[in-house]
Amino acid sequence: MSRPYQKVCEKLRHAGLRPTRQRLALGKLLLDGEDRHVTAEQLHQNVMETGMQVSLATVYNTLNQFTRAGLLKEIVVESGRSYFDTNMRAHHHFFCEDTGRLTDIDAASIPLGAIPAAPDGTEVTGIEVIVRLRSCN
Amino acid sequence: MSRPYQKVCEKLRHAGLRPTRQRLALGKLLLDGEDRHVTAEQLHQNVMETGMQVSLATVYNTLNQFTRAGLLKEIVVESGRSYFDTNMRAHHHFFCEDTGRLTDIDAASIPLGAIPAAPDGTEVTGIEVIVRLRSCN
DNA sequence: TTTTTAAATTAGAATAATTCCAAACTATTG
DNA sequence: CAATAGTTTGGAATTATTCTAATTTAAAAA
Repeated sequence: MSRPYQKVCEKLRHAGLRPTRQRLALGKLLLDGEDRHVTAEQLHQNVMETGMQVSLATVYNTLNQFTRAGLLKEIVVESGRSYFDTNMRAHHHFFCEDTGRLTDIDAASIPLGAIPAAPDGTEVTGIEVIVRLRSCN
Repeated sequence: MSRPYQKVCEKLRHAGLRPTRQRLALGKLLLDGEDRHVTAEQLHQNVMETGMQVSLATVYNTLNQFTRAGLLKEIVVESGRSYFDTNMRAHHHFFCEDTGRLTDIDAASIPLGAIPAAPDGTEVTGIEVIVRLRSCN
């Protein structure tokens, strides 16, 4: 197994996912430390551009598995389309409605006071701030 | 025109929307001052229960028109489904992933510090905080 | 190694929310 | 009341995503 896949391979194993050809290819694109925001379509496009044939169904499967394994975060800002975020640090987002571009905002840059108590019978699993933008030219 | 529709009728006129039978019926459900969170399906269900026949297409059209007119807010918390919120005051949301229930949080209860500057060529159109919940029984 | 087996991939069908379309209807204007 | 411009509607179309059943492949066992 060639060197550049070593780390990805480890991460997959650690997540209990077999390091298959397609997961390695997708992992290489997603888990290399770069902060990226991709849709399933975009990622499918990207992986095909590397010359590897991976079905769209597998891209969806893999994105969902990676998310369940805590390797990705799913971001919902537009109805009918999911983005997946490779940045696992605590952070928030700018989202430009015109361009569809997501930009990270470090959690420390938006100090949140105490959040009101969660409704009875529920517990907080996450807090996200979305700053919506329009492009102004 | 019967009394209970007076106010709704005004709001529609003010928004440049003809007070049609179906818009009045939907407006009565949505614009009476109650804070509600509905999906198109739910609202369609609700209006049919009043005995009025309104097509699902019209429900969608109307929700979009009301939103454009500033009578409703669209809330996106789940991919593939839109909620519409009748509360037009500044506020945020609890969202329980298990039940799909949205709950309002007054804007004043979540003091936000200064938001980082918007990326070049963009301007902020809104800030939303979503506190995600899981039910714990 | 080979064989076995359980998991993963795939193409294409299926689903779900939403939008589009063109025809029929209705509120307003003149 | 007639003309017109805006609305409503059923059903088809679209889009993102999931499902299915058959095939392939990685890992474990022999």
